[in-house]
Amino acid sequence: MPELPEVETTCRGIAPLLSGRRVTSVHVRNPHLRWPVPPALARELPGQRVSGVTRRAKFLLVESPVGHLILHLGMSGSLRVVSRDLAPEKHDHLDVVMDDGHCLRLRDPRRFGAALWTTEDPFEHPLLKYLGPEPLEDDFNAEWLHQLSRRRRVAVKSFLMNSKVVAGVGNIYASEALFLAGIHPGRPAGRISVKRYQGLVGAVREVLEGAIAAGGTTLRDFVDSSGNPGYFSQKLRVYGRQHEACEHCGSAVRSRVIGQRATYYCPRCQR
DNA sequence: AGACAGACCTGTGAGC
DNA sequence: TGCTCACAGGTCTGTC
Repeated sequence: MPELPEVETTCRGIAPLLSGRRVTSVHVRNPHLRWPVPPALARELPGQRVSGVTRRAKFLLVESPVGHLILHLGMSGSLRVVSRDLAPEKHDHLDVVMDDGHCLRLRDPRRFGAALWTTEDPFEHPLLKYLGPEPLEDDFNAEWLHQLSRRRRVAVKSFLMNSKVVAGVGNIYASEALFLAGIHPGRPAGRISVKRYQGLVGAVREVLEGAIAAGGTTLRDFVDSSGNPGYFSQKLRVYGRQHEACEHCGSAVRSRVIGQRATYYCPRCQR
């Protein structure tokens, strides 16, 4: 379930529980994630003290003095901090055990996620190096989108989901932001004005910040081993609501496949 | 260069 | 109850 807001929520949830802790061991039960979990992770991370946890796009970076653990939750991943003695379940592939008796546990049924290890600058890693701006930072703006989209005929929704354009806008929030901005998801990216891109930038921020705020409400349950990792009561306006009435005009929300992904929009409000 | 389709893998729910 | 099928929140890779 992880889109950017959930990854951010996860980051905020685990960061205070990991920071300052020393890693005592790493257990890889199943190394067959999107890429093989490198053996160096279990060799080199133990003994190190975690200096922080940060997010870039949908990647989480667990920082240590000698290297960075790069985590991605894929389509079905989740992270929890639990007692090291809690028995792992079927899809619990990785434990990072800490010196306070807890461990960071990665669960990922579909195994589209990743756990990698780098001793270089993590932002130079091929997975991070070519990412576009963070959607909540200032360098994500209308001028950037407008300039980058000229002469491009790809649907604006696909454009928005391209990680080189902006990092971490996933399928749900692409639909939601385009609805808020009143832009039809199939419109060619190169045929949208700066002014409309200004609206889109604001809409992307609004939906992401709203979802992060909603996610924050479950943070207190984060270490609860029975608790869900925190995906919540976020109200979606069009996603998953085909045939329902648009909240603005009452028209039936439509769904259509764009760029191989389910897309939801109001045919009247979005042009 | 840009735009697509295909790939990875498992779980879930609908329909029969 | 159990089978088959379509579909699912991501993103890299290969091909045209």
